[in-house]
Amino acid sequence: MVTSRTTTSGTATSATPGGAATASFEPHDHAHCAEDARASVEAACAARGLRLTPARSFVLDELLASHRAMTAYELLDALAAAGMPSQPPVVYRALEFLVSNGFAHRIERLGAFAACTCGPQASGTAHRAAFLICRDCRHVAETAMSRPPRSLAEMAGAAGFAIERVVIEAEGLCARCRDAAQ
Amino acid sequence: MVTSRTTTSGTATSATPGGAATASFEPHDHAHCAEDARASVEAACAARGLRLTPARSFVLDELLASHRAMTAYELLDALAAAGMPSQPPVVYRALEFLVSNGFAHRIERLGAFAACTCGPQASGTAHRAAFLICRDCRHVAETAMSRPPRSLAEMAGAAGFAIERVVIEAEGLCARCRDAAQ
DNA sequence: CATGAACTGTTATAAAGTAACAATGGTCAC
DNA sequence: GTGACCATTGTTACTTTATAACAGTTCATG
Ligand SMILES: [Zn+2]
Ligand SMILES: [Zn+2]
Ligand SMILES: [Zn+2]
Ligand SMILES: [Zn+2]
Repeated sequence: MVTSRTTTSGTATSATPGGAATASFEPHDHAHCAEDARASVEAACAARGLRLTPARSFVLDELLASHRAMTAYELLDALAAAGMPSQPPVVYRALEFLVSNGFAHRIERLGAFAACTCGPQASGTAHRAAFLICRDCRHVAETAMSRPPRSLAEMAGAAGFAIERVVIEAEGLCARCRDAAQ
Repeated sequence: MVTSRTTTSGTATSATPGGAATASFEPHDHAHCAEDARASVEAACAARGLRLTPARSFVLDELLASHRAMTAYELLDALAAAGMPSQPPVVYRALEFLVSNGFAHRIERLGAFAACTCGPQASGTAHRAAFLICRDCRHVAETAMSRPPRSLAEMAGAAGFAIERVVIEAEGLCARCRDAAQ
């Protein structure tokens, strides 16, 4: 679980355990953040009889190294650099494992992947989340989404449409990148 | 503008002009629906000095032929079948024109494109929308989204993140496809 | 007509994702 | 143990999606 340090300003949601509004864009002790996330994935795997094999473990660590969304081929390059097998299916299978078990998310807007920062309470099951995505540095922040926006739910109800998954991704510029652009 | 026929049941949003909750999944006079949409694009182009060139016009008609999201390469095949130039840039340029002017939308989840059904009030400018996407038949329904969901806006505010665009896409099964699957 | 801006035609290539199948390796019934 | 089974791996080949680059054309406007 990410150590969430809410700012003094603004209407930030509180860092209640379980609420999980983590602030990847704000300064934090990331080494600790990554260690905790890794530990919670290991715990979830142990609890559910999942195997965190070398390729899966490597891809997870690579994603946890920052809050930047990475493409499958960036991960593949990292695998190759580490001397591990690096054909596309290797990384897509690892990602399939991580995503389907809720340890990572696919960012549709980028065709890229980011480690989950929801913490242990959500680990082990694919869950709903919404994302803030910086179009410049590709860093990603995640927040839990309880249920589909009302207008969508209403439309679905009227049409007899069964919603199974909702993608919510906000693209923009993070504070750091905005400053860097003067 | 699409002739919106709200069902008698449910909590459907009303078909107020400007509200634009169109029901692509419900039976409607689609020939009329496509003609109207086409006319409103032509009007917007005339009003804003945009050129609806043959390739753009063809791609628009192809998208308007149904509410199914189409990939760039499906459109390319249609161009080829019509004896028009059919290299990838042809269709990507047409789509860039249609999307940036708000006449079509990219469905991120599918890497595909659908004509806009928001009607004339929104035509001519890229606008916010949320989508219902059938994972089976790929038909798409669009509804206007006023502003980002609150939890995202709060998170963005706390982090100093400037949201520029929000992707909201709900994937699931439409009524017809659910019935077809027994 | 000259000029520039927008658009077209074309070649080539990059980036993202999947199908298929033989081989390996744990786990469990017996 | 050992055979059967299932998940996982290694690998080849391929498909789908998207963009770079650049020469040529069209068209409104001065
Ligand atoms: Zn962190
Ligand atoms: Zn940034
Ligand atoms: Zn229609
Ligand atoms: Zn359907």
